[in-house]
Amino acid sequence: MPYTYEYPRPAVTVDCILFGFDDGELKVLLIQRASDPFKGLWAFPGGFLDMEDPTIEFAAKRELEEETGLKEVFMEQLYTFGDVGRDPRGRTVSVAYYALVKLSDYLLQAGSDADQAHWFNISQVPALAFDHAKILQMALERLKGKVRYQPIGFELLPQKFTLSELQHLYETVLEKPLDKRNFRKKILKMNLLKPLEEMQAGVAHRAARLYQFDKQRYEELKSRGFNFEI
Amino acid sequence: MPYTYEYPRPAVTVDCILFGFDDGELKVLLIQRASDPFKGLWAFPGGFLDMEDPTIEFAAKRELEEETGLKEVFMEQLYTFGDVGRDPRGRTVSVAYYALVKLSDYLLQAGSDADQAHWFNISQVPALAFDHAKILQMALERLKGKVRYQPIGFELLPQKFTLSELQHLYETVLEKPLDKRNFRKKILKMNLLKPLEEMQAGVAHRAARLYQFDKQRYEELKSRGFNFEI
DNA sequence: CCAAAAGTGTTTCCGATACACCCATGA
DNA sequence: TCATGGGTGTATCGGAAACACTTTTGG
Repeated sequence: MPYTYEYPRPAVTVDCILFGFDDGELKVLLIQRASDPFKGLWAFPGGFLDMEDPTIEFAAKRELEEETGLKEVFMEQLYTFGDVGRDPRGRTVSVAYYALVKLSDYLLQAGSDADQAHWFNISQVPALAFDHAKILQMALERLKGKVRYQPIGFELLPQKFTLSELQHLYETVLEKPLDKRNFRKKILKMNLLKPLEEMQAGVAHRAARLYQFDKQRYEELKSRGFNFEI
Repeated sequence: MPYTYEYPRPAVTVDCILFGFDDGELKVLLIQRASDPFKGLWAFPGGFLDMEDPTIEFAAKRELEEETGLKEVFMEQLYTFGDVGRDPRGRTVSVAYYALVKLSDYLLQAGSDADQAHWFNISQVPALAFDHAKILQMALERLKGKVRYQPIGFELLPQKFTLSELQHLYETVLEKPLDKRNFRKKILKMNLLKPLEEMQAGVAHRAARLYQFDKQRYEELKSRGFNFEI
């Protein structure tokens, strides 16, 4: 069932740069390519935009779910790549999205068809297919820029987290150390974190208090002109 | 000469949101559609991505030149729009770019095939075709956000400009008044403006000093870790 | 001489930064 | 009892914001 057009058309694909955070490390999900081109190299989950996808973002989420089983992740459009030669099979325009997931959730997920999917520490990424190295670099820059002005860091942490975990996340993403007292002062003054009664468990030292990000309150404050900033 | 593919493909287009600044007003260039769909409504300059375009940005610049005669403008990718139904003729993915031009330069340009092109004050934009109203809104937000952290405002002014002109530009884009003394202090302390001997001419009051943006110096400072901020 | 915009400093305030010790817990 | 991270307050500094009058020029 071929499709015919008067003028040539590039293929349109989506790519998902999926970030996670665990063990004090920022991670990215990659899938090893089973076939040429770039067989054996690693690439982001992604695929073709289907005519049935109502939006491009829908396509990105669909692909992500197909390849990893993950649903309802934070996702934003990153950039669209379409240089000649980026795909040896033919002209391809790829709309890239980056997504943030709570790795704690992800570990509960199972049974996707992506047996070749692996999380890599951001500092230990293997050789990538296509122009994905460039895309990853751009995604990291975007994350670094965005995390300071929007409360998206919480998407990478479990529902309940300690202030130290939050601080380490910021230190990792921003690639610079932060002062503990100043960080706590600033983040708590925003009134966006609900302190819980519950304490951290299973650690060989004093247990830390757990907090929860209060999204509702954030929306409330934002509509009153509040600006998140770390 | 038809082109055939195994799976259906969306059309890929580019759109250019072209901003100018004159007479204390932010302006956008629109072209009146000569044919359906949306005949008579206004739209951004744009067109199809050609297989001969080495990059998508090249396509955007090519279209802009074809429709307005303008070359060598500041241009950045804005966002990619691809919702079903945004073009009644069929599934279309549009990569939108926004561009900034010195209107003083533009007035020197002539003889494009865009007799239907007009500059509209941003507060007096007519009904737009497709989803272009949404695109314009997004472009304005991006401009507003970007102008504070990157010295792109100068792209909208003539080579030589007064501090008042610069301030009015910022006030217009940011939609808020700025304090004259504080603004001058801040912008001059950056050492990015070369004061010229030349003074403003043809005004019925005290002539203001002209300045020039020192791009070379900006690159220099940026590489040393300097961050532009208004 | 008047209208219109150019040009110019100081004070106040608040948020950013720097900085070090005691506490609680499990091993 | 010790190793490990949790948790806390203050002083200083620098940039942001507020604020008004004199000067220059052409009409």
